Amino acid sequence: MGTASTNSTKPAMRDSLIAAAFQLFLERGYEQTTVDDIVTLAGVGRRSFFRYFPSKEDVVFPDHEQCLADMTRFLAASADSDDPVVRVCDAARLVMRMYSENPTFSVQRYRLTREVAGLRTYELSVVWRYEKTLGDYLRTRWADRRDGTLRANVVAAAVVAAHNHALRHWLRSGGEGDPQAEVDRALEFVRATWSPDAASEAPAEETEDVVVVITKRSTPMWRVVREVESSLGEG
Amino acid sequence: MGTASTNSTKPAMRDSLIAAAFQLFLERGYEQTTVDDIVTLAGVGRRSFFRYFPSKEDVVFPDHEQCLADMTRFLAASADSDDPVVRVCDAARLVMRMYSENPTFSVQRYRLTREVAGLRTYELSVVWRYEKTLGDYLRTRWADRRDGTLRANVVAAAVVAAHNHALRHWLRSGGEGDPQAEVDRALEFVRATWSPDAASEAPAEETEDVVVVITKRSTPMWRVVREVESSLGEG
DNA sequence: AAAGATATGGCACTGAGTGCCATCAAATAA
DNA sequence: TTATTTGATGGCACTCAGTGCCATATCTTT
Repeated sequence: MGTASTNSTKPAMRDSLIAAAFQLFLERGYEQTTVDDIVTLAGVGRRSFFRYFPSKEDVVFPDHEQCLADMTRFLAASADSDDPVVRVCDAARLVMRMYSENPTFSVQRYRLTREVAGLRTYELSVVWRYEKTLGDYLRTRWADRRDGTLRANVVAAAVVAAHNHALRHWLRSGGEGDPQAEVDRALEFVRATWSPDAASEAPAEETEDVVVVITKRSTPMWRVVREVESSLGEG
Repeated sequence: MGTASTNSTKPAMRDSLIAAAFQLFLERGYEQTTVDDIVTLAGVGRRSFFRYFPSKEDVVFPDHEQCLADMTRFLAASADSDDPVVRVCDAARLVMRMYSENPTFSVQRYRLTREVAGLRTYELSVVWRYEKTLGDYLRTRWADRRDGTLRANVVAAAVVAAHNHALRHWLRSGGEGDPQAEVDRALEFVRATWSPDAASEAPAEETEDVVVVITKRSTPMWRVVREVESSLGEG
């Protein structure tokens, strides 16, 4: 039982590099810290740094590769009966969960990325990979649908935007409050826009009104929707 | 009349650097071309390159600064009576217009960015600035609205995603077809999702088929839309 | 023509990232 | 136990992007 069940025994050097890097980044700033400084503090060879991190920027985001893999697996494990929009919203929650597991670390990193342009750019590339993963999933789910790829791209972008809205708000607050609740609220906004329904709790078998719509065939669909919605009172 | 009315007499060196850079990028590839190669071909000093372009990547996107400034001005010139969503859609069209003004250049650049990871990342930072510009505008327009900033972020992301969907499709096709029409279609998808109305043009007085829909009041709107669309035959 | 402002070139320097090889440790074969 | 292989690490030299500094050229102003 000495060795952990997961393969978490390996990253001794990796962890010490991350620790040394963040200590220096917070002390003197990212750009004022060289890779040589990091490896000296960590007591390892310079060459080893680039074995564990392809670039200096990668050491700032050590957990995203894992999270991206988790998201990919999560989406691959979804059933056809799942609502695609709900599914990608849940996938986005994985990212928020990763951030909220280490609040202080996340907040420190957030401050770094706000100040350093290069890190902001790097973060964009990370976000882009999440968005692409969600978009790929939606594309396959909506392969038969008209404008499926357009819809997939737009919904993926919206989900990411909503998630980041909640995430950044939480990070700006210094890690106070309930990040899950915030992301739920933001994602619900997106889900309600595109997801069929999700019916919340089933209204059960009450007597229902019947709606009759009469329109010209050429009337654009959005107008029908709008009229019905407003006549029903924004339900 | 010798000097042009615009300040377009200056960029003699800038243009020659762009020309030399792209010639080499297309010949041997981006990463196989050093800045020294570029300045040698252009016949200028190495130091001058970095005066005109902060980094090697910037020479690949020489027109975005101008376009971003145009977009900012365009949004600043909007009236309170404008529909915010329509406005940001129109702003996005400025970007497509810039691309479509130099089809061959845009397509060549697109191929480069597909192959070189560093350029893809750089492009993300450019796209982010457009998205931020749109988001800032929407935020001020919706400052009083409930969840105004969330909505602003999501709509800005959706507009950018729809625009890029059309743009990339056009670029992948090698610059064939009508890029404006494609972006119109994609942006209309977004506008119809969020913008109140815009009323298009009045459908005029032809005889039209009439569609009758009968449904329960609780039936979700998406289901109505879906049924009607499919019954109308994907028109 | 003199003086100043601006654009350009040259040069040396820092620092990220890579390729190559030597070395060391642990696992494995004999 | 000893030899061998394998993988992880360190050291070194190299390329190249990007910067600071200064000299020089070109253009403008007076």
